[in-house]
Amino acid sequence: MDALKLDELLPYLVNRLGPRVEAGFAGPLRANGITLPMWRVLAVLRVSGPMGLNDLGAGTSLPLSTLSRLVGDMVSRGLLSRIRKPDDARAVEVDLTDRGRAVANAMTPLARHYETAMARGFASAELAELRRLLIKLYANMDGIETTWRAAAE
Amino acid sequence: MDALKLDELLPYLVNRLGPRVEAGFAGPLRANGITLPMWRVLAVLRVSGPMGLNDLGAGTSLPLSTLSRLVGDMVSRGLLSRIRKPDDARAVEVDLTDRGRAVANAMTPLARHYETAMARGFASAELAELRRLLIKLYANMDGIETTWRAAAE
DNA sequence: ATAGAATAATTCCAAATGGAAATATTAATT
DNA sequence: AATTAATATTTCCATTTGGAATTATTCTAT
Repeated sequence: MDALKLDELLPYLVNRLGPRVEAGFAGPLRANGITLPMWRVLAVLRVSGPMGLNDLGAGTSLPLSTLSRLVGDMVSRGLLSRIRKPDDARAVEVDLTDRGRAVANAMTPLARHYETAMARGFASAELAELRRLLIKLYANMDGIETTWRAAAE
Repeated sequence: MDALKLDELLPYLVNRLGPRVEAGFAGPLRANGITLPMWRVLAVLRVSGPMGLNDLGAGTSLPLSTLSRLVGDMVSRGLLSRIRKPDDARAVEVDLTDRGRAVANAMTPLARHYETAMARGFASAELAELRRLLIKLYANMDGIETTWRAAAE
């Protein structure tokens, strides 16, 4: 029945960070012609290579309806290619074009800049630990039960 | 020029967590009649007491246009009160109603459930360290330079 | 072989979003 | 005491969003 201090709740601590990071990121990206979800797509593809929409959704944390639209958009901007898989006509393979790769590369210094700025004041051991814990936390959230109900009123 | 491994970038690690947490949270909240931004508002007000929109925006990481609308909505649902400050007619003071507090309280077990689920497999020292680092990281992002530009193409 | 289930992606559309302009009030400056 | 600047909130509106339905294809079981 006690007070549930907010700053101890992991969901709160995690969720308030996202918008703050995005707020800083979105402007510079837009000044360079892309949006934040586009950057996510570019970054994931550059690291992990070509993939279908499901994997891209997992990598970017974007829902499929949003992603399908976004990929179409990026294809028409010349950032991505999207081809039907020869062996499975349901699926597509999305990949960077040369131009997409060039844009992704051009954004790298920005990403590094943010990395550095965010990490300012962290000892390198702290930083390593933070990364490790964030990865573990993410993995940990795979099998969380989502059926729960309480009677308000 | 090197590859910029994604899983080492703090912004990536942080941003992918948000949607995953929200995906799990939104359903149960909706089943109980509120949305996730509403929950944020309720939670912040319960912990920190009545406040104006600016502070509420800082606490919830919601932009003011969204927040103003949302608060109006929640007032008409009977969850919040919103009164002009007597000493400053520009400002308002937003607070929980009894009903708002009751709903917030009813959600507490859900929040705890998530807290526990997310923390599964973490040693309690790890958990404390994670909280500390997340708080530090958040604070660290106050003065990040947002002017940056690169030439793509 | 065929019907039904499962998978991959897309499209639809009602709702949510947030930057920018507008409104209202208070504070600061000349 | 005006005039200008700053602050707090609200409203506007074009864009974005994502759940649900749809389409198309492949897999499974009879």
